[in-house]
Amino acid sequence: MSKRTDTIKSLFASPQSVPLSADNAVRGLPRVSSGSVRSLRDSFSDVEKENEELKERLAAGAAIVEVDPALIEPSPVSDRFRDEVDGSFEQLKQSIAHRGQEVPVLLRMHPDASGRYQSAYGHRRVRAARELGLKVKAIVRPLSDEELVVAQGLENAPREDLSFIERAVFAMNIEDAGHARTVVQDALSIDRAEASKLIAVARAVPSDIVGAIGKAAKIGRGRWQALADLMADSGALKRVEEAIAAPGFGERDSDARFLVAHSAATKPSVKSTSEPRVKPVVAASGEKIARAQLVDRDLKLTIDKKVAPDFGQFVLEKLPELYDLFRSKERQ
Amino acid sequence: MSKRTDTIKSLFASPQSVPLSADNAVRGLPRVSSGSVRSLRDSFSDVEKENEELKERLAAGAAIVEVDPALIEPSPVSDRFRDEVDGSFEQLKQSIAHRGQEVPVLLRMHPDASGRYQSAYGHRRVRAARELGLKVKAIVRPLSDEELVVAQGLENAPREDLSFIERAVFAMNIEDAGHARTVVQDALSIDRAEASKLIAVARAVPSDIVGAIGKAAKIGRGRWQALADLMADSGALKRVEEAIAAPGFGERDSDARFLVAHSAATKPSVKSTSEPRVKPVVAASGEKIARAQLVDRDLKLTIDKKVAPDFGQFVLEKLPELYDLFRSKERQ
DNA sequence: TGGGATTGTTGTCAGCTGACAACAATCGAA
DNA sequence: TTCGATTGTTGTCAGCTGACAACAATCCCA
Repeated sequence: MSKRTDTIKSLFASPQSVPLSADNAVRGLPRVSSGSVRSLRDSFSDVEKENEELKERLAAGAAIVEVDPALIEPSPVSDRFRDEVDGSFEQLKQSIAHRGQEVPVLLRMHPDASGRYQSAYGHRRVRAARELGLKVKAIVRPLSDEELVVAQGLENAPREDLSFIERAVFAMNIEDAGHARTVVQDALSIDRAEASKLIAVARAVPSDIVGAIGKAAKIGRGRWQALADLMADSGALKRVEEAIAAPGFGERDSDARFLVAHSAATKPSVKSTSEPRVKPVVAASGEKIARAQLVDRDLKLTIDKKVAPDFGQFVLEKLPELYDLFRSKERQ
Repeated sequence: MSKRTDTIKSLFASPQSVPLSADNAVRGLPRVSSGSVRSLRDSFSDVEKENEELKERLAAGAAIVEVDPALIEPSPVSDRFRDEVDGSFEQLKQSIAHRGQEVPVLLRMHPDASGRYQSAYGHRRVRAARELGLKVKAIVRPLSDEELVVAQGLENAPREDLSFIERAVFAMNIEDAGHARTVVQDALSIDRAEASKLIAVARAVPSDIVGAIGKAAKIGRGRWQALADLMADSGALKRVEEAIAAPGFGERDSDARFLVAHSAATKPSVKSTSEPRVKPVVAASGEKIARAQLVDRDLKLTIDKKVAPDFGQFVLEKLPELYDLFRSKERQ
């Protein structure tokens, strides 16, 4: 079970539930006290005892309420770049219009405005309901600022299949809202190394560039870090700003927009990428002995199956001599 | 937007919704006719027209019904190895007991048994509701056999975060239930190459071994294929059956159980794995020139930054001579 | 019967992310 | 002021899966 799944279950499980392992415990949320583990049998019989009384409560339908969407404000931490009215939002509205709202949203009472609510997650459904003139089905829970952000992250990140850059912006927004780095880690189910990398990218790439590129679902940490590093060069930054302002930029899909931006950021390279990446290595006799890839400083050899397997070891042992020969040729 | 997300939205959107691109269309499900695309404006105004009449229907709460769980049978295609009563199922029951059922299940009328239902997804919640003596909240849709299986796959695979082997068994079960290979592809949002690999593994590894190992969340295609290949050897198969029957096997976590099974399948290797994977390469002068990894037939060199970058090219060019030297030493 | 199209199988690779290690920076207590 | 603990940063790697190519097998039609 992944960390994310553990913490989602923990968030929704009652305090009497079987606790997760200690390193999965989510701080600040209702949970069994640290280190104390109740036996499965005990909690099972607890459940049996509570069943009868809860049946009546459920018969009263107490869990889900209907709320006027005009009373609901979004989470104080945004987890999308901007509110988009796009095809998927229109589809959501139509689905709700035809089928009703099948999944309730999570709300808390607004901390400052009496009689109003804030949403932890599901705010697109809130907006859709408001535009359709419908009440929204909601679960209302007492949540602290941290609990709200963690719930938002735990629910939205898997459901929305957030990309690297969306998670990065969300992480930065959580920190800019005043939360500790550990809240970022909990909300996104990540370790401190990954939190550091996400926030660094979000801070290094200007938000107008991020917004213009968009979700970029297939672009991961490495390539965003490369783009972020390039932002330190003012010439590169200028070229990217020009590229995103060019006509036609917005018409490409998001991954392609990233590639355009990245390409604009890098100076044209003399290196030919049409050169075959994997080349055969042939002996003087014409026998194929290996396949080789040479990229920057990395040389990778795959010795042919017909060749004695310790040829690789042999090459390895010969490297010092080869290096001396190489150096002597350099000196000539 | 991933294929999976597109097809989930398509499944739930009304036929009037904005259609997905043609290559995302899900066969056999309600959808806009092939190739005909309605303008966004047209469908938007259609929605406005329907809003008033739908408001009243929603006020009557028509979308979600409550059903006696005793009337509901599981999907004809199983997507879990076995019905497990484990900690997570107890947590689910407690969550429903305390909070109510927040996400409805999807049902169809049973094709053969009048007055009864089959579940496309959510059957764990059905079982939990039955054990708690509660009715279950459900959406009831007319679904063909294929539509049911596709809906089940599209909903359960992301929600349950199914591992490679769980997806493999589900794929095999779909095919064994008589469905075409393309239904497998649609249900799991995969291409025919991946479908072939999943089903091959599920057929090659005996189901008792798969069941004993379990979900194995971190074990992917490559390692399952390696284990599957080993199952052709009757000695290996026997050792694995012994390993899974041994005391203590069931107490490890699922990934560890896989490793034990895989280890039992392979003959003990003289190769030492404690040998450092990455070794420095040092010149006769003592200068560090590269880092090297030698695994089976693959040799990878990372030339040190202080060394002239074309040393890699130099080594590449010297390989034919090295091979001749190597062969001449073999002959002595 | 032959050939083209379709489907199934196998191999390979790129880029992804989880995970961890090592080092740097910061903080707080003694 | 120093030192240990904690937190942040950076690098690296293993194994994953999506994607595609190439070839094999099957099917169907002329």
